[in-house]
Amino acid sequence: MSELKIYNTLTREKEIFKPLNAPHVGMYVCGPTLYSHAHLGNCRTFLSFDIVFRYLKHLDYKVRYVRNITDVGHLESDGDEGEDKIAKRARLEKLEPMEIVQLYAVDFHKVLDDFNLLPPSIEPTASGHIIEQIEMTKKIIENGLGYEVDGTIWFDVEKFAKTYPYTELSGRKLDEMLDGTRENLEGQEEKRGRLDFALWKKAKPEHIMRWPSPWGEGFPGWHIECSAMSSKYLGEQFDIHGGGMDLIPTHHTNEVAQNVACCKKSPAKTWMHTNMLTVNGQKMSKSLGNSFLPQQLFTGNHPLLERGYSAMVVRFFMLQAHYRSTLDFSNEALQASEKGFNRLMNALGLIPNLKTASKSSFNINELKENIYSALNDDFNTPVAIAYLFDGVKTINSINDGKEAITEDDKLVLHRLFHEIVLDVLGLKKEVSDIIDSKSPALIQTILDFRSEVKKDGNYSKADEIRKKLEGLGIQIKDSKDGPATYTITL
RNA sequence: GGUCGGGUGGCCGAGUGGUUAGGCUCAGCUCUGCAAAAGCUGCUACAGCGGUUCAAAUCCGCUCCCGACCUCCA
Repeated sequence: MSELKIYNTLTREKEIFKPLNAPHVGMYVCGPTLYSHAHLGNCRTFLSFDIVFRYLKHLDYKVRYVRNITDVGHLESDGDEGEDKIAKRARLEKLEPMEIVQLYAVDFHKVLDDFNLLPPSIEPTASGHIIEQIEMTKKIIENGLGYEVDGTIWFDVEKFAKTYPYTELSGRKLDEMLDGTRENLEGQEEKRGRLDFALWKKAKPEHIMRWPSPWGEGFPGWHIECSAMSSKYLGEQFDIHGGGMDLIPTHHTNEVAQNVACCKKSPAKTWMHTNMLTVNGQKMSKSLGNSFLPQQLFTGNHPLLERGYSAMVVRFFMLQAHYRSTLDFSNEALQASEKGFNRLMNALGLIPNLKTASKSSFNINELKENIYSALNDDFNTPVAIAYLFDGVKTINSINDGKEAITEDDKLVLHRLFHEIVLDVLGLKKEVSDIIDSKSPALIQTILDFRSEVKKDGNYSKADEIRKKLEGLGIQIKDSKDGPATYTITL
């Protein structure tokens, strides 16, 4: 069996994964800022890390997965006039900031549950860790890398960069970054350096969310929360830190700087970054107006959608691309995924009823190794799925009597498919609302009636029944001699 | 403008030196009362130009096109 390799943004290489304290693994992922609904692009990132979480657990690691919720401190910009995103939303909607957060937190969890994401081990909030953030800010000041200007604490990037690598993650050159920001100086006179960012912001009189600090009343900056919470729950150094690629140059770069400035240690050994979901080749984002809310996708209520798609189809669709590649969103691609998903799940359902033989006509271990080597290769789900479809073909052929399988191999196959498809990929058979406890008997009654009709030679009536059931998501499969069977396609 | 990444068959999407990726679509066949499902067969692509090599989608150079980041963004 191959070893798990993970692409590390820090080194730009795939590295063999060796936990700092095996079998324990610490993983921190930057969660959402709850000032609006999470769109599909956001979901993709959390789905990618759900696969990481699930696969590491499958490999018997004891994973502590921390994903924060930003409920304060995420500014519109790092400039002096930056306003807290949630505070702004609260002001506009005339609500308490915590009402905004609660509204979108409930929605966020509902959506991730629809997509069958496992909840993280800990989901800490920024507002619940004000003390930790203040303590960290104090240490950074003590170490000479933070300074106060009128109740606001800034991080001195240029001073930090003299001793430590500031641009390690982004791969940028500091000089060029400084050049690039020489303009737009208005409103930032407080800062010493153009790249300096706020650790703590002084609260203006009208600001609702405020806490006392050694520097007066204020609220924390955006980046400090992740530094404070990751080190609190995972220690000063842990295994994996993740997030969307767009966080690399600013948020993650500053996060590393804070940890180093505070504790002299870079927080994470491995940095994982997910790529963007695109629509017609462009990044899905709220500002471009091309974002999809999960609800719109489920119902099909969106100008770019022809109809709705289920959460599992969308999950499968996303897993057919690698997490470090962009993925383009389209009706056609979703339809393709829907059919593929149904084919995979139908094959999964066929396994228990396969007839066994004294000899297998294929090599089950080869299939197993192919699947695991794909997942071990930086969580390459599209390749793993390709191999699963090899398995699907084999399962269907056995079912047709064209291939054979032994009892032992059947157990291996059953376990393999269940563990990979259900546990690791997190896919599940979706049962439509029409299926309740009595439905199977009802459907069977209809099938029996139809076979009577067929026996009488009334094929047009039989076809009519078949067509009506198909409209309800029940697909009939006639067989030559035996009884007809059905599958649920919705 | 700067930095980085990418351009793969009708669509989505793997793949970094030599072997069929895979899914969907399309056409034909088998099966079927007819379908559906399933199986089989076919359609076999790598932006362009040049170079390295026995061998390149894969390495190097140039050109064209697209995207991300540089302001908040998963």
